[in-house]
Amino acid sequence: MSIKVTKRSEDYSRWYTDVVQKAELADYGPAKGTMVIRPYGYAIWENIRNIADRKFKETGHVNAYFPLLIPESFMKKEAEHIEGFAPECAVVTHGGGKKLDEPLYIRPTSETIIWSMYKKWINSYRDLPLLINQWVNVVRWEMRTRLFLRTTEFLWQEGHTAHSSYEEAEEEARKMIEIYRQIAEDYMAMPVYVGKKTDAEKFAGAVYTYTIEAMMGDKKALQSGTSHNLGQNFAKAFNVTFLSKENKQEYVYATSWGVSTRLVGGVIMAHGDDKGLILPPKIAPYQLVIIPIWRTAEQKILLLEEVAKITHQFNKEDVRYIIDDNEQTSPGWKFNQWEMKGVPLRMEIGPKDLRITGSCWCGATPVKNNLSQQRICSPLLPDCWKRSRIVCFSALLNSETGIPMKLIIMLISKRSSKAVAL
RNA sequence: CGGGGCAUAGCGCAGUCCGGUUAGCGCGCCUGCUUUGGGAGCAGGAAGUCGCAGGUUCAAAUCCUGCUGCCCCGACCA
Repeated sequence: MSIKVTKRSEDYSRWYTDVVQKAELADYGPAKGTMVIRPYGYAIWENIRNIADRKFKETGHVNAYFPLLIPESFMKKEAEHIEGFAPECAVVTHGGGKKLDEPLYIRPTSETIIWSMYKKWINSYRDLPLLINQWVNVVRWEMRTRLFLRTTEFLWQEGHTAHSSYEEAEEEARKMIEIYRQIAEDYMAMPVYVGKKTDAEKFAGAVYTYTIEAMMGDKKALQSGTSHNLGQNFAKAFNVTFLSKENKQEYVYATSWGVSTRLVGGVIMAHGDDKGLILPPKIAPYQLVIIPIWRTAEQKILLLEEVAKITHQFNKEDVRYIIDDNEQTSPGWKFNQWEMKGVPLRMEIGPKDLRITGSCWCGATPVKNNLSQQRICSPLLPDCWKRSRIVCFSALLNSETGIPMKLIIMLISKRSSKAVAL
């Protein structure tokens, strides 16, 4: 494997696939268009997922699971829906060695199977609203695939809600696109435009489709999350009605909304540079990499003792860190490797001094700078690592502001006016 | 589905035009010693159904036919 990635200015697409593979985020699966999400890439997805899941639950949603296989007749109940999805569906025709009486669709999305169940569960306005989400895989047979951005199978969440009025459904659809905006901007440092899709572009079966669109490094927009007001389309298709307070039968109003592993592709393109990934601290698998540098065995022991004192504090503060004390690779190799993987901050701790380097994040704006090396103190003197500084350091990594480095430099290295100006 | 490219060691490639020893090179991997603050050095070593199937030939990675897979660029999608 070559050491460097293709420069963005040379070939943006190749740069992207290089970074995905060399940062060990994902690899190609054996079947066409499939992707293996490797542990480092999956950790980013898990962080995004945990943030989203918490926000869904804070807004009253609950998780459930609906089946992967959907009878063909279900798919065909909503005319626009099947028209929109049929060409990109994978269909199971055989099972148990026999041809099936009715083909089973592998879910491209779950509106149909979920609404068939909602029909059983909704009888009166007292059953509403019904606010269910699921974290699952879906399959869409795409012509052209790219890791994370468009793969045959991908991971996502799909929320499916049922309401007693059009206004309430509309409010839900807008509420969820706002949550997606917050996840993109406040956690992934990825600015987005919130907008409504044209009739041609909207989801098949929706009344309105709202999306967040993120701007990538090649100046192309990436649709990064969608929220649909489905009106009564699926309720009518599956005959889901409820008895209102006024004792009248009415069709239920619905929404659905989702974000997928495409978000991981978005964050790569939004921030990465010619040295590899650059990850926002809030979703980075490791927010900090600690690289001890030693010459002798005694130095190594001493250094690791110091590192343990520091990490003891990080454990309390929930800082995600990794100590790279691998003896098989050189410090230089480690620097480049972790830069490829986009770890926000690096702490070099050696016989001479301790340095912190990394990227600067200013809120949702993806302003980033490789900071000049900041010397702090000599780590071989046990008292030099001021406890208060560690507290600041770890608290900043966890702050809601998303601007760890700026403040770290101000607090820790006051003499560097250039860094403060960042 | 159209256009282009590729398939040889784990990865990246050369060799193919013009058939001919034991199929090479770089990185990685294994062993040993020296190293370690920006991708370390030396020495030794392991590793290949040359994408698959036919054909031509004394002889095929190389020529012919068919097939398969993948990547990139376009139209569609989260």
